[in-house]
Amino acid sequence: MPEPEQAAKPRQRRKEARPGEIIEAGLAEFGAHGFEAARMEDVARRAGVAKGTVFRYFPSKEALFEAAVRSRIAPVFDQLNEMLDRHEGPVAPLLQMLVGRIHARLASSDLSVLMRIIIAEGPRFPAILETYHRESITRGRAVLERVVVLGVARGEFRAGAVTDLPMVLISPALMAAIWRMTFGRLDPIPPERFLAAHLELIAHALRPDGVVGASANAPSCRGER
Amino acid sequence: MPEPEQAAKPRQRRKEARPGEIIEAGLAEFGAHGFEAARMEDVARRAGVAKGTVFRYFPSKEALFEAAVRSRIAPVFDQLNEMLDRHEGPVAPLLQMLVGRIHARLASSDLSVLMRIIIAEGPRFPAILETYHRESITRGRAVLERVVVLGVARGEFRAGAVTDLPMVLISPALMAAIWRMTFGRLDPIPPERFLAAHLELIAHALRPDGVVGASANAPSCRGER
DNA sequence: CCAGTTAGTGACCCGCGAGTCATTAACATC
DNA sequence: GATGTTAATGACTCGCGGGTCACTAACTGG
Repeated sequence: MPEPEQAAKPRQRRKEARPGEIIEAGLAEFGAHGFEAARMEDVARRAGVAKGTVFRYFPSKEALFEAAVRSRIAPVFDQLNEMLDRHEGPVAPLLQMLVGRIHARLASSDLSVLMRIIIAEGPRFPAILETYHRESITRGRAVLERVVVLGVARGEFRAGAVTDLPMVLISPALMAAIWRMTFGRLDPIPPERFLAAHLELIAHALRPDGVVGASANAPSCRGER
Repeated sequence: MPEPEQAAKPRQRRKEARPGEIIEAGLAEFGAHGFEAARMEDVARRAGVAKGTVFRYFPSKEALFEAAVRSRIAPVFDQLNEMLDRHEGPVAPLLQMLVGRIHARLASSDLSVLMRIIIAEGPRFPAILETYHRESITRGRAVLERVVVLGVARGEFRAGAVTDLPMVLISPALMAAIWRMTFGRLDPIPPERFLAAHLELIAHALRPDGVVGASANAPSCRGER
């Protein structure tokens, strides 16, 4: 009788499934230890494979990491852009929702993990850094830019230094993600309160200042939640 | 004839001066390579000393790093707190100045370097992480809190989700610092424009919304939190 | 059932760097 | 100048992990 557990017998040949499994294992190990400190041996074990097999599919640790980045980044931005295409009507709630999603994504998925690795070890691995910049940062900025330009055009957002450099608008979300990964255990911050503060911050910053007669938003009280 | 350069002859005994010199060297090497990747041999060479000597003064790499952190953090906060003690009059310009200083400090000194190392490698070196949290983060939040509370008390700042969690207010500065260290070479951001955006962001977010006549805070809007 | 192909294996190679320690020599004291 | 103390040295040890490659066995086609 073979093993009662589905413990796949060794030396199974599964050319198709391997790369994906190895990427998942890599993501887990990179997340737990960072790029440099993650051991390929552990990646292999986690993927249920021998060390040599990993190198059969990815020529180096760096290549594996790049594959992992690519596997996670693309879907996110495709989804966001699609949402923007679909949208019509007031922009402010769209921006709020966008920010909410970013918080949620950074809180749950491997995205923040990848981000930390880039921050941490990017400088020493220029190839990785460039890939990430091209595939993620640039696209992220474009999405934000799109929303802000739209809001300004519709007269919902006041044009100024902030709309000139929209990336300031998401900095709280990034800080929250970084905080969680570093001081999270030591000194957690309440996510919903942080999100509320973030939303309030950008709502007020973008609101046109002629509050009295300003048509659309916030005659008296709007910003919160 | 000995060296024409003042190349100090080897094996000089200078018990007093060594620790400081080694800390400086360590800071430089940590900054250039991160904690893990910095080599003690290089620290030694940079300090003009043999490897063994470094270990005579600091029992381990980790201990050297902690000493380096301590040497840089304390002066900063002492100076800030002193400034707050001295201050009277409107709070808004004080906050602006504070933010300006933070940007400047992060742009120039070793502070951002230390920050990156904490983000990058903190999780794997809990002792380091705790030191930094205690000596830096906690004190930083306290300063910010002080300013915000003062502003709210004077009716200059609208109390809300933002004043409830003042750390959102400096997130753009942190993001700028991180950005500079990672994508700085690849895709620089103009510092003055970023600072302007940051200042505008927090100015509008804190301004009481009864722009027309309201001097004290928000007679109409309170409900939030 | 028998080659031939190739996914999969893991013992091994090799460079690297933290930390050690026996030795050396700078300085103090008399 | 002799002697004791200890700062300073750097060759060495040792574990670690990325990457290799000769070998093994799972499939494939005839």
